[in-house]
Amino acid sequence: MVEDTEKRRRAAHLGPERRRPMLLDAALEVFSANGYAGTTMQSVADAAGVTKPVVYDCFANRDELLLALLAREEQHLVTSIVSALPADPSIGTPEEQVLDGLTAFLTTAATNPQSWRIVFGAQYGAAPAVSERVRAARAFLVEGLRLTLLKSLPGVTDPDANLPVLAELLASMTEACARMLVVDGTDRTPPELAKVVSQVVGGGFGNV
Amino acid sequence: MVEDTEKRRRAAHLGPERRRPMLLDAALEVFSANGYAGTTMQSVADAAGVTKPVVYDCFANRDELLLALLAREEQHLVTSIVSALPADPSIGTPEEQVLDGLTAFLTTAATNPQSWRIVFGAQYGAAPAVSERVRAARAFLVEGLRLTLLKSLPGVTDPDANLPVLAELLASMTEACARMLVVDGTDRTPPELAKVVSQVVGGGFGNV
DNA sequence: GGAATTTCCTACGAGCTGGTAGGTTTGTCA
DNA sequence: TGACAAACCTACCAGCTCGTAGGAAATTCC
Repeated sequence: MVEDTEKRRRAAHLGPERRRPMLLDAALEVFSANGYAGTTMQSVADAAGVTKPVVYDCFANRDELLLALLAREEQHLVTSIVSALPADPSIGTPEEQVLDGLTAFLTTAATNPQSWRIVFGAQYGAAPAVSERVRAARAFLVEGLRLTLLKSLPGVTDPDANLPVLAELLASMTEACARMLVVDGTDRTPPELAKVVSQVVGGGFGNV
Repeated sequence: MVEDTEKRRRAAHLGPERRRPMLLDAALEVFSANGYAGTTMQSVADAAGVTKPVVYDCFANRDELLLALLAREEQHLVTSIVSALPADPSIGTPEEQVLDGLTAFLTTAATNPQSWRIVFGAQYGAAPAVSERVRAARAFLVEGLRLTLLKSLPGVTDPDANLPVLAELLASMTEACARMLVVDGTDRTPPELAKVVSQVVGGGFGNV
């Protein structure tokens, strides 16, 4: 995509330290377009305007590149979610807190679609190490939701029994909304979707 | 896995017509163990105790093999779901009908984990044609759920606005339960999970 | 200005994949 | 029994991937 007829210019003399973030940017771009299987060292090098050995000077192998990318984007998402949350989390009813959390999460997903994709979009088709890391990131989120839910439903009759299932259902609904926003391109806004989910939770989870 | 020290015996003289289902069985096995990327023509041939050209005598190329497998397993799932549904679908309250549908779906998923995996477990990492086919199968299910929901909530205030979102949420919860059964290995039974989801739907979806 | 070092590039090897050509075995049918 | 066709196998090619060796350019430091 850079230049076809003429030979590409020699890349700037930056060194691994400054080159690494640029390679991660390129990898994110390639991944968004082609998924895990299509994210080869060659394609990342091309996207960064560099040759393959340069990539290997910055990352030992393909798995390390993908893990580094995953870690950076996961951190990016977490930071964004935290900064979108209200300053004082103890304000409001439990249901409002759930709404706040969902809104923060979905807003983050909608405004960082590429980061979202790599963490939630494609755990299959990756190497075992990467795939495991993705599962861990998702489990981290589900655990957070479980804790929120625990506060939101203090008087539930049989907490041990169904709470994990409910937390998983909430997580899956949240992911579904994020998918609508990022992949399918719905016309709803993140707060609208968050409201729908929180209403379902408020009305339905007490029933169980 | 067949024989390492001694040379494998020549395979039986069956011909493409009788060989095809055996190859699909082998492909399903390989896919369950290694996913789309790991389902190579060589590995399928090995699993079937046959050489690669035999596979190419039955399927023109890799995509056709995967599409044929997908079609067979999708049909398998549909047949199983239909046969698990009650004979007369007009009996019972709408909420009971939702419960029946969910139970049928989840029971099918739990008893046909390999078929479920290939249709719902890994749309990413596959060739575009295959990936598109998987999306179509899922859309087919979501549409069915949307119709069920439409009957179940006749007096909803603003049907056009939120019904697609609710249908998507229901589908994602159903998939989450199936994933718990097939992938994570929960101790809940399909009817138990179906009941939880139907209660959430009954209590929460009217709220929206 | 010139040497030393850092950084990048060209070129290559091993291994695996989809896919094919052509010979060999097995079964059929006269 | 013997010819013929159907089915299978060995051996191979092109292409792509990861990953590496060693040489050319840019920078730094004296």
